Amino acid sequence: MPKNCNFIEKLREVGLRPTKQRIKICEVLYNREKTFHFTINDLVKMISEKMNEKISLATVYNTVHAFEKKGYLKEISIDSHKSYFDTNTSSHHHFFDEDTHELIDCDESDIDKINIKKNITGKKINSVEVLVRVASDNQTQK
Amino acid sequence: MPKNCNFIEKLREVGLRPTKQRIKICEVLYNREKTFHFTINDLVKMISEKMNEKISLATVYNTVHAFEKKGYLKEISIDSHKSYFDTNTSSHHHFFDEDTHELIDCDESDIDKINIKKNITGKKINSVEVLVRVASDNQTQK
DNA sequence: CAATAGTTTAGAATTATTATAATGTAGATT
DNA sequence: AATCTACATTATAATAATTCTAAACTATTG
Repeated sequence: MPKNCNFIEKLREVGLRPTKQRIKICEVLYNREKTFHFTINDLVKMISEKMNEKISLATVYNTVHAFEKKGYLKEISIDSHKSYFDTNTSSHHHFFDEDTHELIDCDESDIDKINIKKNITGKKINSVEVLVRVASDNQTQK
Repeated sequence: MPKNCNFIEKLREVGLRPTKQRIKICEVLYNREKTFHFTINDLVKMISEKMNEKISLATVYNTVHAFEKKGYLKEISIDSHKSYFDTNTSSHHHFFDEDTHELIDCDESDIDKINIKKNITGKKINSVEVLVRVASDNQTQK
């Protein structure tokens, strides 16, 4: 049974045309046990290595952004130089390893619910996210 | 009394040569009541507009990064496209207005101390920061 | 005040991302 | 099933932010 059918369905549901490329990207991103983090660069590499397909860089950007807009992906800001994406779209916090530049999810139990006492008039809170930067214990970090 | 003397001292203290350009940038950044947030672009504009000086873009980058390394500035990651810096170098949280792209500091009292229950072996926590994204109440936000 | 080590500069190079415009294709319509 | 049309994909060009380079400059040390 082709797993792709799920993706075709899914894409249709949110109003994205199930094209060859989008399905291929879905496979790379979602045909796995755990959610994970990636950059566009990572994704391009995965596609060209794991699968024997070449998808134009522009399409990868378009598709990733389309997915993000529709809630299939979440963008994480850590580093001003790169965009990280997360296939775990639920609201959650992160550890960022400054040595390896690796992102690690926090479980809900890792950090208590955050209570924001201030509110900005006319504005609603879209998200509240914590970033915990960690680094090797025996290293001089900035 | 030339305020610059303070900056010359300060720069010397952390081992940065007090050059004309660094002092000028200090003036723009620290000769003010409140701390503030800026991008490199903002800073370049300020220098060329407010003061009548032209400092090479490369120097502005170098200087800002030198200041950051020495703890005169703090980098804030929000947006993957731009680097924001903060002259408030203490550990604190932020609101980010997604409409105006404006950063707003949180006071300590705005958010309770965050308790991290997880720890990653061999790694120490460098910082714990919260980003609260807000947007206009009556607007469709991504 | 000369030596030198660090700094500034303009411009080129690099990197990440977005725009463009021609070609291709999914899905509806016939 | 052929045709149509709107949306997608593609290669490439363009843009934006940042870093590199190598020559000229300057603050400190002796």
